[in-house]
Amino acid sequence: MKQHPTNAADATLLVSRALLGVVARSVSSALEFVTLPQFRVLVVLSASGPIRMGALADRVHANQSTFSRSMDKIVAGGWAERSTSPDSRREVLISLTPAGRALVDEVTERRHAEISAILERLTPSEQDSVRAALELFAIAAGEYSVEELLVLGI
Amino acid sequence: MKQHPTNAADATLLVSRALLGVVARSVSSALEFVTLPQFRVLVVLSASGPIRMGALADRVHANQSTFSRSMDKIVAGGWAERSTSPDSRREVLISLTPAGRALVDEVTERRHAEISAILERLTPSEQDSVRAALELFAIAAGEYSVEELLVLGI
DNA sequence: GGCAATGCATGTATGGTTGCAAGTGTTGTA
DNA sequence: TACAACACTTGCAACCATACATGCATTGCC
Repeated sequence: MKQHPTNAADATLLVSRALLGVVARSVSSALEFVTLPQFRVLVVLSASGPIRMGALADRVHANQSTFSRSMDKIVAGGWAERSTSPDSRREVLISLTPAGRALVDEVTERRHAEISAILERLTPSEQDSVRAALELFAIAAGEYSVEELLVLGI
Repeated sequence: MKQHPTNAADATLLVSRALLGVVARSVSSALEFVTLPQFRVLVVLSASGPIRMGALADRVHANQSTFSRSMDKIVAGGWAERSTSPDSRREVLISLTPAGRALVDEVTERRHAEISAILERLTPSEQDSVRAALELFAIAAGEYSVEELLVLGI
């Protein structure tokens, strides 16, 4: 691993490793309670709010039958709950329980706190330049599909 | 997702998602052939060179018996091979096959190429500031354990 | 009302990972 | 040479994710 990358691509790869470490650490605490596939269901659920079984299965690219049983475990763990849709009695709505929401929030907060802690080691002006540069990078990276992250279970 | 994060932590989180997307895309092609746990064995193997079964199992935090059977599948797939250690006939050395090395290299190259492509959308001076900022961040992030990435299977 | 379509759950089966315990062969040592 | 330690493999067992086909209840439409 280079100490002083000579080009921006090397520097980016270096940072991507550091950031992946942050993500990994933030998620690892949750993995004591749920599996990674289960956690990613909770994350999707957290972003979407209550949602039908079939739609949620589509979001995580899971087979309906597979997903029904996965959800059995998540519900049994107390992280989410089934309820009948007010629209149709054949539709089943899934929603996070307080425990499920807390699990997701804890990971998010841990991630944010750790990144803040790293940045606080820099001077305010350095932080400004980091922020500006990262925004440049994010814009250059442009659109990406959230779906892609699913292969990592994030 | 904010369009214009007001602080550096938000900008960092934004970039971490973009970088995770890059990592996910680069790895997804390999997942047609091996599982994520299997791929991470190949990555460790690629970095370490030929290594004993037990040492490799430790590196990926796997039980010896578990790992022996996982390696059966990796070897059966043609990505790595067993050989008897010249030092001791009870030691088994694992090494990447050309196919295994190619699989890892392909992912690495894809990742590097994609990051380069993103950066090329910026002007040279912008690239400089991105590189400088990322180095600042990497230094601030400081030491981190490569082991942590294992929870993500990377 | 009858019938097809929809939404979900269940039956059955496969493959992967994991762990504990036991077994086989090798090495080092007393 | 006998015995303990070491390195790896195999037996056994469990759990999770996944998929295809099937079954059941509900809904919408003719």
